[in-house]
Amino acid sequence: MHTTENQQVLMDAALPLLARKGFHKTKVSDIVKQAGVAQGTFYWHFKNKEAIVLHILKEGERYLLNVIYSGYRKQVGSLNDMTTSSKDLMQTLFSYAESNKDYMQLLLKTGQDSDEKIRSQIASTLQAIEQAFANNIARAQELHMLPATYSNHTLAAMLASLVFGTIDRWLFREGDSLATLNAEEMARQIVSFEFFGLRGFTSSHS
Amino acid sequence: MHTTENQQVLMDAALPLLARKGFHKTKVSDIVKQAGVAQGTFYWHFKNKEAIVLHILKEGERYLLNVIYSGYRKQVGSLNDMTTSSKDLMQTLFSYAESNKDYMQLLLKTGQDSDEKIRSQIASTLQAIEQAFANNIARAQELHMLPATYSNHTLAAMLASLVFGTIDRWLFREGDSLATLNAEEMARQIVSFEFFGLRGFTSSHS
Amino acid sequence: MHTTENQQVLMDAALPLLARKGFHKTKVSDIVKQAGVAQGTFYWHFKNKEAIVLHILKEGERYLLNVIYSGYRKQVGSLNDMTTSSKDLMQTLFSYAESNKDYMQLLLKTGQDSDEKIRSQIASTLQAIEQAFANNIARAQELHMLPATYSNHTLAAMLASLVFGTIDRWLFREGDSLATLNAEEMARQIVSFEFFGLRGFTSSHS
Amino acid sequence: MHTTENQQVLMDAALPLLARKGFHKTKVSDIVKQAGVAQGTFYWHFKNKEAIVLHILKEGERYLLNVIYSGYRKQVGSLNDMTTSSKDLMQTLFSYAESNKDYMQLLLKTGQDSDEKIRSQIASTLQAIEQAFANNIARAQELHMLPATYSNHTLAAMLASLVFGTIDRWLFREGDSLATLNAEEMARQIVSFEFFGLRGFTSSHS
DNA sequence: CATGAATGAGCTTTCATTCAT
DNA sequence: CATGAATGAAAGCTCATTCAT
Repeated sequence: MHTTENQQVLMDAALPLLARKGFHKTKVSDIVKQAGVAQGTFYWHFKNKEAIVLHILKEGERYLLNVIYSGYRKQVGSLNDMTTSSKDLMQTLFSYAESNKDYMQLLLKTGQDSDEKIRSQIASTLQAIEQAFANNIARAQELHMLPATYSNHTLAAMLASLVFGTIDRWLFREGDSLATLNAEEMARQIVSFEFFGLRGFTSSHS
Repeated sequence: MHTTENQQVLMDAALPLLARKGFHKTKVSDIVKQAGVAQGTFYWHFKNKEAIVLHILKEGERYLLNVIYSGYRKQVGSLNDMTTSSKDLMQTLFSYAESNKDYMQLLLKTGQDSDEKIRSQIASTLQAIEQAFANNIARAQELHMLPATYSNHTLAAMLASLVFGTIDRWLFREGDSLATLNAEEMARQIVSFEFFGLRGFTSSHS
Repeated sequence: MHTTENQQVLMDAALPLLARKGFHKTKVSDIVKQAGVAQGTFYWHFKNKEAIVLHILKEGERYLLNVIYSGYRKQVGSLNDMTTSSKDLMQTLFSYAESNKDYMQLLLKTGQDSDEKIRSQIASTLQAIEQAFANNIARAQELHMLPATYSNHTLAAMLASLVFGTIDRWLFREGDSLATLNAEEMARQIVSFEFFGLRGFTSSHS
Repeated sequence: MHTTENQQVLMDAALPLLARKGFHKTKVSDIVKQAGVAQGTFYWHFKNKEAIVLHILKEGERYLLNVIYSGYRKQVGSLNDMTTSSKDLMQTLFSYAESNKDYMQLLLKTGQDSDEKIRSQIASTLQAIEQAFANNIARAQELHMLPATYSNHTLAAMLASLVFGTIDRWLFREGDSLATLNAEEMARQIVSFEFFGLRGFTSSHS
């Protein structure tokens, strides 16, 4: 009991609770009970409740960005159709979301209630993902595959809205029509919508 | 002694607080202080803190759906281009959102933390809006203006993701590139994306 | 139970506890138990534990200074020997101390441990008493009954040391040789020492 | 690994903290941080927090009494004026206080809050000093230089009050009129007050 | 002797809710 | 309907002390 790394044990215990119940309804006593350590142990490893959430979020961001950008860089220099490139990015993201549901839930469903620091850490993670979209769009614009009427940032904002909202429905809305699809299908649909809008959902694209 | 209806006074006081601080961080004592009534008065009008939020949300839903469907029904039977019909719906929605920011914030940014009943009321409001999208899409499919590869509900889900996320960025993200646009421009952009995707953002559409 | 003024009830309960156990060892739970009210009631009337102590100290200062200065003013304009005037002041002070032992204990035996605000409130009360001494000495100096070699403030500081330390021994040191004297005798001794030092303790003065 | 004796290191670290913050506000973690050792090391050298304070107080008492009585004994059998003898004792005491401010602060400003054992150790140290005063007074009474109306203990009690209160003002009250004097001047003033009271502060004595 | 993570009892404080007036 | 003092369960957090290494 003394040999395990309790800091990690606590984070592992906290994430599912935070994802399901949110910040306020997750009590420190819940976390330590789940982790099997004493209440004081929590405060040895983390300054306060806010701290463990920030720690989890930062660690999660590191992993997520690593996944996104390592997948992404492989495509650099490729001459493939942009849809392929974008689909790879989306599929990476959807796969990551699927296998890290709790983290994703924390990211997408933490509301106004939690502390400013937490909200701002979440915002910065989402912003980083949006930046990956913006990068992709910028390259497509350079290659004249997408019109440059609007800045890549504006387009990325709309794309991010679409993606995050769709992930939310896909993973967390019970009974949603998206729930039955797998990550690859989700990516394909998103990219179709991304490039062609609702009209793009023809049999030839789906 | 108060000629105004205190129930309404309390709701008017509560909405901005709830929107800004969220459910848990809005204390009943904050609400009554803002409303200028005593703590006990709150509990004469509302069973508990959850009740006032539900009341606000239900009242808000009534107004919102009324606005959406009265705007929408005017278009029923029209032979206009679907993009026009859809743009009217979007513009109605964006305008409503713009003049009801607090309610919109409550709707879009209430997270996992609040009570189940509240989350489910919010979900049902959002679902109702999504249904309006679905109706529009269904008519377009009937008129063969949109492919029927996917059900109107699936397409509406993606459209709703796009719309809600975009409203969020537009109204609540400081410094976002969307923040400078007005409701009409937002509607135009959304519809463009809706029907043509990123490729639709040509100068001829913007 | 609802009709009594609980703020006073709490203060009355707190003073003896604070006097006997000091700030940290007096728990809020002790106070409310003694007062017979719920824990929350304490925090309705006082912002925190520090606040009740400050309230008690300020109220005590008001009473004490009132007693001292109303006794003192009666002597204004008197041609009596300064020793008489001084003895009246001392006797007033010792009598007050005797009938307000708890308050006096709070004043004299609150140490370095308590909060800065409390220490500074205590210091200011003691300073106010010292000022009464300084006033008396100044008048004696004007009448050339006391040498003006040192400022009245310096002399008052020494006199205050003597008086506060003596009260402490008199009231709170078990087994101290002073414990058997009454307020009038204490005042006489102090004044004797004040004006004549140890050599003044001759049979003719005592 | 540490060549210095950690027990002493801990005591040296603890004294200033205890003097400044008092018993409760000085945390064991503060002490070990200041001392540069681990928390556990503290508990190898001292049974608990109370123990280190008692140890410091006892060691301090040993030094102090040694200083007082070695100075004092030199005067034994002297035929000098009692004021000289007393002044030597006072000067010894004030000098010691001046070069051991932290210890003195612990002695004079530890209030009701700390443990019974600590308070009683402090009381016994102060009592021991008072005994030195009593001895001096007794000899003066034997030589008929001071009246025997009151017991040497009663007179010593008042003298001790004067001395301890004056030291407190001299060393620890910011802005006090005594603060500018040095130990020798303090001793002279105290002895003047001791033997002649306020009237003794003539130019011939100052 | 030394370490530092672990412990848990106990503290202050918060706040939704109740209720006598 | 309105008041606002009273309630008390429950929360976050502290810190002296223990103990395996």
